[in-house]
Amino acid sequence: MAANILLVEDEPGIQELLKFNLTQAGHQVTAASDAEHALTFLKSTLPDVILLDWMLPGMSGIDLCRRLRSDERYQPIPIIMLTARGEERDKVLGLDSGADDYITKPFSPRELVSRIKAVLRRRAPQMTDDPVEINGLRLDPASHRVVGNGQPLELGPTEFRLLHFFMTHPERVYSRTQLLDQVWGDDVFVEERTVDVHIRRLRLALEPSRHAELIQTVRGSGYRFSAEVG
Amino acid sequence: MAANILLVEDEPGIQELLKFNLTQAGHQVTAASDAEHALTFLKSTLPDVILLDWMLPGMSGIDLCRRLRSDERYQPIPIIMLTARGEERDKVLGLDSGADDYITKPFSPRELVSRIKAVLRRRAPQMTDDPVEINGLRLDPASHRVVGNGQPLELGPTEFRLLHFFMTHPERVYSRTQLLDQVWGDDVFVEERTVDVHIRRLRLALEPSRHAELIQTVRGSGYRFSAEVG
DNA sequence: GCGCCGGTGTCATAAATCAGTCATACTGCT
DNA sequence: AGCAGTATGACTGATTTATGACACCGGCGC
Repeated sequence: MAANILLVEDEPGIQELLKFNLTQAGHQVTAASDAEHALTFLKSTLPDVILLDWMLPGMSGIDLCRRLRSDERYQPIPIIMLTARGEERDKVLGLDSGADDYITKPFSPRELVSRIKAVLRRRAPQMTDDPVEINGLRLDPASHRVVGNGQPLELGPTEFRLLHFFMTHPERVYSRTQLLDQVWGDDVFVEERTVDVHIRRLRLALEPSRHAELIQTVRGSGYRFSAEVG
Repeated sequence: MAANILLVEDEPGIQELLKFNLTQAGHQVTAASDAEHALTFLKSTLPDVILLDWMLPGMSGIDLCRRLRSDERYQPIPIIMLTARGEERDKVLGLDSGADDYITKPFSPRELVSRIKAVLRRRAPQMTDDPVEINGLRLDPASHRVVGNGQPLELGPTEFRLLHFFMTHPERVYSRTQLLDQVWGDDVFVEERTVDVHIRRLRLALEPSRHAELIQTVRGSGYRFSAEVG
């Protein structure tokens, strides 16, 4: 699960407490005390989740949230808003800032951690280590194993990540560029055609259990992982 | 199992009783009558488990628990809260304060001992001295012996701990860093590649009984202990 | 004190595996 | 047929892991 989390919270005590709890839950936490620091940090690093306090000195959490949502680069990052009791939940929701979830103080660390997991599962399923199974093809991130109809399949690191991404995002076409971003990482500079090669390697690896056809070519668009025919 | 236990309990009678029972069960017990004494003790020694009475003079058990949880040094130590009957409502609070378990007075010594064992197992399964056996490979922490298909195997201290960790955490990949943290300890600064060497030594040690293949390399990720093929 | 010894960590090197690129063959579509 | 997009096989440098050797350390007996 181990996610990189940006925590934006001005109150030192709460900041420490949350940082501690999240670290204990296996996450990597960076804390910022206001919107400015948060933005500065975001220029250099993209976290997996952002925890945003509603009340912040200077630019409020809501404003920051809106601003992040309007920037394509930050758009895919899940945001969880931290709100204090008394700030009517409905009101907060009504202001719809584009956050993925809201959580009201006081909350238990346990709840926060599970909300983070939930949000990750929704936005970036390949980050969780839940096993995935489709059509008899099973991939388990924890043990780093792939099994097709009971038969163990061998695949290299990149093919493993590629398959994991596909299995957590089935029935949808991804362009080569999107796959490079998602599976290789945004910062990598690689030929688009390289994707073809790894798709081929993945198909070869899945062939022994007849699962190669789950990887489908969509001419002119990219590739798709699908249990459907065609 | 022999764990070092810090018991924080203000009532002398109960303190004595618990101390006696736990000592009887083979544990090393240190008693503190309040949070201050507990903290003083903790500055010099880190126990394996902390038993914390909910009601304490001065700083309450819950506060102490929170405080301990906010200190990185004490973070990994399991805490069991002792609560009186009728404080049921506070049970949730106790858990949210970061305690690992709670137990309601009055309780039997037997129950307490088994909860301690359970908590240790959860936090650090390799700390208990229950024998582990997988695929004819048997490791007994109590006697510090490893036997493969009836044949005694010789392994050094580090290899023993490594194998113990693996056998208590099978079917899961661990990175070199994780293994260093878990088997060597967080405070050790050792080259990551050192893990490779010990993996090799462990494999050599397991070879005589053909158990070397239980230690599997997952390229790009780390190592895995598994009874499965591949 | 001295040398032996098992245990550890580090390194250099070999071996294994992988990633990315390219040239070329193939495919479907107009 | 011609074109654009894809598949495939081969190649090479790079990365990752395995292995053997070695130096260091603390304990121990002499």
